[in-house]
Amino acid sequence: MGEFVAAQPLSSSIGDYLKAVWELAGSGSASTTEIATRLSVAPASVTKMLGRLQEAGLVRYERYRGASLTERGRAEALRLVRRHRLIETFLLEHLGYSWQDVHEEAERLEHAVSDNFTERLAELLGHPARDPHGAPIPGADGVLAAEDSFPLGEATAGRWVRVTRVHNEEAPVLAYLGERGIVPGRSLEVKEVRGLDGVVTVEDEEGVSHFLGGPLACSIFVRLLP
Amino acid sequence: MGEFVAAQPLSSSIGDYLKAVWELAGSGSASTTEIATRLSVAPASVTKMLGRLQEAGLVRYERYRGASLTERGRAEALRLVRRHRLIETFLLEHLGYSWQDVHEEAERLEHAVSDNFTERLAELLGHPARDPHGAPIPGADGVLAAEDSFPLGEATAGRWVRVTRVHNEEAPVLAYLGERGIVPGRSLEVKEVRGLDGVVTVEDEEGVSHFLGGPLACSIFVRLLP
DNA sequence: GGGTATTTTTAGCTTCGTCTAATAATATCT
DNA sequence: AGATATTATTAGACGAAGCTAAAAATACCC
Ligand SMILES: [Mn+2]
Ligand SMILES: [Mn+2]
Ligand SMILES: [Mn+2]
Ligand SMILES: [Mn+2]
Repeated sequence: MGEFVAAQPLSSSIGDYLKAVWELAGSGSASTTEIATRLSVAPASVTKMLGRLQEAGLVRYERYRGASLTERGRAEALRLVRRHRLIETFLLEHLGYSWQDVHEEAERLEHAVSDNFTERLAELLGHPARDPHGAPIPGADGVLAAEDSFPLGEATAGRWVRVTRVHNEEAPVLAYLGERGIVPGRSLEVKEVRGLDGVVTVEDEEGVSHFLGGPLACSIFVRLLP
Repeated sequence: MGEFVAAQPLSSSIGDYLKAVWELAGSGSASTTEIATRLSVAPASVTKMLGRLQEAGLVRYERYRGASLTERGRAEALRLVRRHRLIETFLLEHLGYSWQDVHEEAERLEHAVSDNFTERLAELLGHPARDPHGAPIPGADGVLAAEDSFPLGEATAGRWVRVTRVHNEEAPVLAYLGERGIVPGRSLEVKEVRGLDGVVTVEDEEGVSHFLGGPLACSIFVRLLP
């Protein structure tokens, strides 16, 4: 037992599907349309690809019932996520990219670099634990640090929090937050979390107020300060 | 006149064909089998692709007569060559790759990086004029410095020369030369250029002799020292 | 200049990843 | 529960890039 099949590298399409399932499914499963929307692809294309991924043992898939990653699929996805996040860090720190531009470039490069490249890059960067958006970088061994923060949208008024992560990859959103200094590491005082529409009001250390819509506030992860 | 077609990025296959024609054709033209051999692809595949490249205005191609690059094709090829050589330089100088390993990685990365990435990388590297093998790096404007050196196989015995370039991308060959210090920048004394088999004997600054077969000696480019 | 050898092209097939349109299954609502 | 709305799958097609085998063109040789 244990067939040794020549592990030819997976195509970049396959890689992006695996990442999509990983991001969307969490511990559950991802639906056809969710995946289709995420990848800007027709649902029919997703159905077909899930069949192939299942065949390749990367995904568990039951018709009409969504897909989840197998161990191999998860390992593959995390390898890509590691590459992606290390590359983003490199682009920002060494090539002077701005916060909102790193994602697009990393989305292509992640499929072209080798393991060798990835580990040498990690070395050059000093083995960072998080990428520029505060997302944890999986280890070369495939271990991903557990998230210990919570969405700003669920904070309680009156408390000081520190931003740990901005979970959003749309460039205009990142540009907006970046300009205002709402980035990982920043401390904020929660002034109000309005029940009826979820708008959150915060004040930064310079006393500047910011108003954040519900969904946006929920994509900003924070930790309580003492 | 001057149609403005949305310049969608060319596939990596197309890019490699253009580079192959550029390298093989020089100012003349490249034959189907030459290209096929270079790209490790069947001749039939080349014929088909040349048809498409011609259609796209990247290549001039006449059946049974070989192909040469159009201005657009040449510009595209040089853009890739620039990326390739800058990436090789980066891999060696910043990621600690060895001389013989940079080519393979660059061959993939060249298709994944953006112009933005390329120019920022050039900046980081200090706008180098040559890559680790001594090959000139085309400018962002597409200008390529003329080669002013000649093959060691054509040198005259008794002269001192400086290695400017090792025009070979096979890893074992590069490893061999690298170990012996026959790399760009090194000075050598030409001891003998044997007519009958082209073997060249040189001595380096430490007095160590090296014997180089004809083809190998012709892939080492040198300049005369005063 | 005719005959063989080599090179190149054509024809036809394959896989990957995508699409649209039609159909089927599941979910939702009254 | 039945009707309707939503979601997912199937069927069929397509372009890109590759392959093999057969046919055609060109090159070489005496
Ligand atoms: Mn990203
Ligand atoms: Mn990607
Ligand atoms: Mn190279
Ligand atoms: Mn390449």
